[in-house]
Amino acid sequence: MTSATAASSAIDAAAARALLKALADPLRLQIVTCLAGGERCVCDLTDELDLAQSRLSFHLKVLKDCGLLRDRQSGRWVYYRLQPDAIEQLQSWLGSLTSEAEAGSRCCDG
Amino acid sequence: MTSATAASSAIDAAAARALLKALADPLRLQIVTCLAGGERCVCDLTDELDLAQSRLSFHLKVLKDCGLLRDRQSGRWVYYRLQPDAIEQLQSWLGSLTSEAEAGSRCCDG
DNA sequence: TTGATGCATCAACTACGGTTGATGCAAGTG
DNA sequence: CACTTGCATCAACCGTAGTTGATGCATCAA
Repeated sequence: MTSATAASSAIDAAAARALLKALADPLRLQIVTCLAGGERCVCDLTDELDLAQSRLSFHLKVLKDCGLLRDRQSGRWVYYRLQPDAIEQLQSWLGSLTSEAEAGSRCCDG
Repeated sequence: MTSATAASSAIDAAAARALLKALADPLRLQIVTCLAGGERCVCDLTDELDLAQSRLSFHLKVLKDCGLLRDRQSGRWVYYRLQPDAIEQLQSWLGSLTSEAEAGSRCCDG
């Protein structure tokens, strides 16, 4: 049993890797940090982060695809919002890594 | 104040990204999972994971450089061991991401 | 000392992720 | 309707991370 902070649902290794990979990119981390301050539309983000629009759009898609971001359309604008659940799930998944260590489990799952 | 599980020392964004990147690789994650079962020498790992020695050595270096692994030499063998602290630090760093979100901080730090 | 073993490191190659500028499309405005 | 704006997507390019096989360097055995 995991004693870590309860995330709404458990994720598998593949989902965890997608989250890790998404957050490992400097620019994407900047985007996430920015959106931690609240919802923003793409044009605001291009402005605040001083990015080419296609470049930002590419990274937003990566973040959205792994569940870190949600989007919502309103008129001509698309608003992106951080999904804290995803981060919490990653946290508890990381916890399961070390808890296995303490349990002295077998190697490499097989 | 972070209410998360106390890690021995806080890490910065660069260190966190290094950890994220290191864990995002499938093979490295396999290695970490394997070492969660306890300390192993390189030749055991090449055997159990069925890897070319240079390939394994490359990834072990990445994992060691970001603090996820520690090594120790004994005779001809080098033993690698998981450093759970690193994962705990990453966990609490992730926690700081979402806690900022709840505090409604400003965007993009600047 | 000679030879074998365990591991790190190197150079060359490959593959994939990220960037850039162009294009497409939907939603508004006049 | 024609035109503009906001965003996604595409193809071509580029850089870096990862792979591979070879080489080097310790440590131990004979």
